[in-house]
Amino acid sequence: MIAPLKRCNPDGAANHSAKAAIVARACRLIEQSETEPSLAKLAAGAGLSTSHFHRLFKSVTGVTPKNYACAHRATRVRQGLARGDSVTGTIYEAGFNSSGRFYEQSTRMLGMTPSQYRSGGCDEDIRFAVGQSSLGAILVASSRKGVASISLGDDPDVLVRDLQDRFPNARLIGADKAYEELVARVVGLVETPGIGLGLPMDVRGTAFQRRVWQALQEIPAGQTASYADIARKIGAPKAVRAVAGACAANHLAVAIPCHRVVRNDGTLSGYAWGVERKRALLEREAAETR
DNA sequence: GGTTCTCTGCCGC
DNA sequence: GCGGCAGAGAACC
Repeated sequence: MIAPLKRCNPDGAANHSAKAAIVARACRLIEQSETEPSLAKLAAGAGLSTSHFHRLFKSVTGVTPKNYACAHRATRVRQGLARGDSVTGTIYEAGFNSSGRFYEQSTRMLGMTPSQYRSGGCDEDIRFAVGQSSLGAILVASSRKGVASISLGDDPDVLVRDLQDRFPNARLIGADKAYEELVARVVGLVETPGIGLGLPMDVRGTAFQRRVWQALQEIPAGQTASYADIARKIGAPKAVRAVAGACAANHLAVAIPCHRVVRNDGTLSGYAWGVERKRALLEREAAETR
């Protein structure tokens, strides 16, 4: 079921931009502070109560102030490490007050240890293989933590090049017999999407992207949802564009079923691996569940 | 393990 | 639209 869109009136628009300005100010405050400002401090800066400010912030950005601050801190860590700064220096620069706390979170935040990240993931092994499915070439790649990438395309070489671009300094290990079996399993998922992957996944994204991807996995095969439906489901009804962005950032074709997200009017909208593949997957799922 | 903070739901103005 | 309170849970020390 799709709720009718609310019509904007000029007052509403002005009101909305005033809210956006308050939240934007709070975002700048978070970004410019040495240490993470408390919710009370942010609310006071906005001239609102903590509870109301919290709700307002989440309605505009789609994430809580705490989440926003965490994401910003993670960005600072990535930038620091990418510049080649020392791990310890970067930790304190980014506002972590103890290295223990940082290491506790770093693997989740970076997908690897800080020193591995600093060297461009060069200590990371990525196993991969290319197979053929009814939708064309399919590339599956895994880190030690699980399946990290599933992509579809016409040309296997292009898929491999894209993988290299995504993991520029990792060791890419191809053509391994045991791994081919895993690829066969993913091909099976493409042919019969309803069965589910049933394999550990190494999902790398921001907190917000993960929430969106989790919501996508909860759409049953044979059904579709709109971007607005997903935004509502994750508790951020206004973050429709951000949801679309998160869908586009998905690297796990079919396993994270972003193909089940369509426009409000039911038309298909875009698909990173080609709209025709999206159409084929949806038709397949509809037939499966009939 | 206790304390503080965040987050959400609910209610009243 | 907003404030405030309560309670659960996470984060911190």
